[in-house]
Amino acid sequence: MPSCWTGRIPPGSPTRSRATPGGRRSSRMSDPYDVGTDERRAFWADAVADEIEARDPEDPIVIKGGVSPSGVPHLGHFNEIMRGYFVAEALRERGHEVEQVFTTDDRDRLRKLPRKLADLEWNVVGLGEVDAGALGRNLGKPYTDIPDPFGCCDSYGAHFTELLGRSAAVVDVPIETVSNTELYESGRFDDAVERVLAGRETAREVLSTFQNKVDDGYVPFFAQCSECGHLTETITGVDLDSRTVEYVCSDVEAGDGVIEGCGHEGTATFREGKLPWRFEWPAQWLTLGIDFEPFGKDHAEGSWPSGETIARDVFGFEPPVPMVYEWFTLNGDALSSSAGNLITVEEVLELLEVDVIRYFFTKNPKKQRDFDVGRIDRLVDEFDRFERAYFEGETEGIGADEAERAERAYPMVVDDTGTRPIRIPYTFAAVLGMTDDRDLRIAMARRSGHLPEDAGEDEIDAALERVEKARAWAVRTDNEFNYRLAETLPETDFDDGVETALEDLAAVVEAESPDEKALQEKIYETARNNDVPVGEFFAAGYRLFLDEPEGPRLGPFLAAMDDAFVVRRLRREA
RNA sequence: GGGCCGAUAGCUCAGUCCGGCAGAGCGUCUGGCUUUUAACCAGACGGUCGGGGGUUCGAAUCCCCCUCGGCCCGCCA
Repeated sequence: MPSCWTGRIPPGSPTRSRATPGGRRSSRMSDPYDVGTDERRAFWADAVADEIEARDPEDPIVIKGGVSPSGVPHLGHFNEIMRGYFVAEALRERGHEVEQVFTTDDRDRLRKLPRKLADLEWNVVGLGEVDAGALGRNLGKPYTDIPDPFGCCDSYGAHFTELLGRSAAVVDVPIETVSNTELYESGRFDDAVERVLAGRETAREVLSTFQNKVDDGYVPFFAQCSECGHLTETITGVDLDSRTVEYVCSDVEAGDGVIEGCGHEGTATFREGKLPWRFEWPAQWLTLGIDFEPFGKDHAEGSWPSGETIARDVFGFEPPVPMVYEWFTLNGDALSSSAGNLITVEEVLELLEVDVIRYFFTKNPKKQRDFDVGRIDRLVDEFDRFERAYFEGETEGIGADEAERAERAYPMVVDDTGTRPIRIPYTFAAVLGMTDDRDLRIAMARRSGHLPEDAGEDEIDAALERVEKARAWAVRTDNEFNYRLAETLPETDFDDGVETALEDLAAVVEAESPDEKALQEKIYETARNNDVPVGEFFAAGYRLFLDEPEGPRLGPFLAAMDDAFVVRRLRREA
């Protein structure tokens, strides 16, 4: 006969206790914050790799991350990709074969409408710009059963999974994406589901020590209604032999509201539904053979302790090595898709080189950090120092620890450590962004000593890539580096003294073509000779060339430009 | 209310697991330079290591209490 469950707790089982995180923690339970701290390591990923190696896992070692494809992927999701990546690389360096997989939890149900969406070109749009009604009618269904609001992918889930995949691709991290829906539909999850349902009394008992509202009727499976497509929690029977469950499609509480069920009574296979998250997570570990998984601090106190226990006591396997990472903030506030405080990977890449983004995630995962767009220059400076620490080792201003960390982490950050790239300081690159003239940029960079005379064309191109980023940053934040060479003659209103001085200066440039230092001197000299206050004369120069009251050091700036143009502009001819 | 993580120079952060001189970069100030304005060089200034107590010859580091920020302890993921 079909296995029928009863709500009776077997004698001798632990009494149900209030679900406090620390309450059940026994010697078997691990502290995901405390991973990999047995030996001092300069780079955290090596400490984690030590712990994984200590388990003596079989190759390939499998590292997992995962996320629900519910909305616009943003920089925060990179933790899931990059933290695992550095551990993978540390293990590869030690000769292991490592696979990095990324589960997309696309069988989760859509519970509320996202406020923002993004098309495949990363254009972020509001809900009003798509067919919100169509989405609203699909609340309660798995993401993979909801049409793509942009009409370009197979489903809502597929759309945002595609964006996640593209995010990983742009930072050049090789990741295999695994669809949860696919795991169910293909039958790969069948055994895991069967183990949960066969041991559902144990499952219930274990879960109840972590969650309060697990009652005797609880069955750890959601069936998808064959009539309306919603996932329902009301399971009325389980048949292990035929691998099916009986269900009633009932109402589901979701956030503030209730998603109504259609009342249909039916039968679903193990492939037509899903496990609740607390069981699904360990099921993924088991099915995919996961050895290591980093996760956000939100999972540290709830999901992890239950997942770890469920792995051992329900499934009977040893859970992966865990690691908690702290969240970071964006411009001082929590990242939030719904509140609109987000920055997409695409946007970040307009401002930063890929290497710098990757570097950002080499920092200690246990510290909360702010990604401050206004101070990106500081992050890039830090990266340049990190690079210097790799190439120069322990040296003046760079300590042994810092050098060791760079020695380990830098090769995992960049493509190629063979040649040291030319790096123009970020704020100076922003200044170079004042002109689109490549030759002028090169001339200015050379004269400032940031571009060696013997640099090859490829090296120069690589170095100048930063100019576009820094320019975009200066424009986006409209900061003090947001200069722009005035293409046409600005409107001016100079007095006679200034006009005479400008003419004198034009004559000097025309006759002597002074270098930057000489020109700087000449500017002062010319102002003095004409009894023009120095500040006023500089202001005239900035007005003429930038149409701004202030600007960069004028001598080097003008010296770098074409003399004929400088003369014409000083004479206000063009 | 209970638990977990964090707090170190004005700013950004190393150092905390394993107790042993309080560190770096940036910023500021001074000079290099008859020179307001990117960069560069030299030097100086800068500290109640969030606060209090304890252990110790010795505490940023270990223990206890407290403050602040974040997270978890409903559902969901």
